[in-house]
Amino acid sequence: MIKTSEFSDKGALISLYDGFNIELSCECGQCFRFTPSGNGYEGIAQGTVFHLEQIDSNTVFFKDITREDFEKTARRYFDLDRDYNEANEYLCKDSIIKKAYESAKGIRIFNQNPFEALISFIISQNNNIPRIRGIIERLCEAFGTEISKGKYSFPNADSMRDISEENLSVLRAGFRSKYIIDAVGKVLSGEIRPEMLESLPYEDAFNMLLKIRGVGPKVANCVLLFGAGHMEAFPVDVWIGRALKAFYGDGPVPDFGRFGGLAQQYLFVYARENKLI
DNA sequence: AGCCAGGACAAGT
DNA sequence: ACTTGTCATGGC
Repeated sequence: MIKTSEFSDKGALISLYDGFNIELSCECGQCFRFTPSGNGYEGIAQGTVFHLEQIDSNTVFFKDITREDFEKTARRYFDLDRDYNEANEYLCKDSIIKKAYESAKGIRIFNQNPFEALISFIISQNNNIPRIRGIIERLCEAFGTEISKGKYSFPNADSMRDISEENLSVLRAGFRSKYIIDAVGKVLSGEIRPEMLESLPYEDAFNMLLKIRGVGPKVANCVLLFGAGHMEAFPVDVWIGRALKAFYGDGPVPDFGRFGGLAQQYLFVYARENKLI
């Protein structure tokens, strides 16, 4: 949650009660379009270029942003109004999550565009993060709009209406191309409405996503967590699977309730950092 | 060089 | 209901 905010012609200086680690948040695999730049990170989201600089663990500078753009996009996108202190207090009752949290303190779950999250996490399956980033950048260059020199927005479904196996080959996305085509088709037909996922109950939104070819439980949960505000979603990938087995054995995994997605993110960072198993 | 990657699917037990 | 092979591509 925001404690203080100062706006000037240079940008917005935002101080929080509950921490924001830019590097962790941008590198933890929740989003794929933020990269190191200058003193901080730069990335494209919501059709906007953001520049973030870390001042201290609770303070971030949004370079060159206006008050209007901050209020309209950044506040929501970077999840600045959520009370992470409350979430962390709840989650750290579990001693294992508490240990993971020490490695992942300051992560905020970004609120990505649901269509972008859907396509991005379809691309993510059986893939590695550097290559996922590359495929997404090529997708944006091919079908997005140029918002400044060499910087492209993530395309919407309509601007992808003419995609085919042939013109997707520039992405080098492999077998995922046909999944992208199916997803875009279902969005364009109205069978899937990404913007509705947030207001739907978790189960309904989850089952709707599974109708897309190439979307299974893991991808669906990532879309719900990172693109539809469902923080109870708990995506289980290979890393989380290993972490759960290592930490909880064959015993029961605690129910992290409405903060499951945040707990998952802590475990993900912790497992990878320690090259677990 | 070879293993593996923020999986899903189909075919086989 | 569980296991297994397969799917492109390339990062490390």
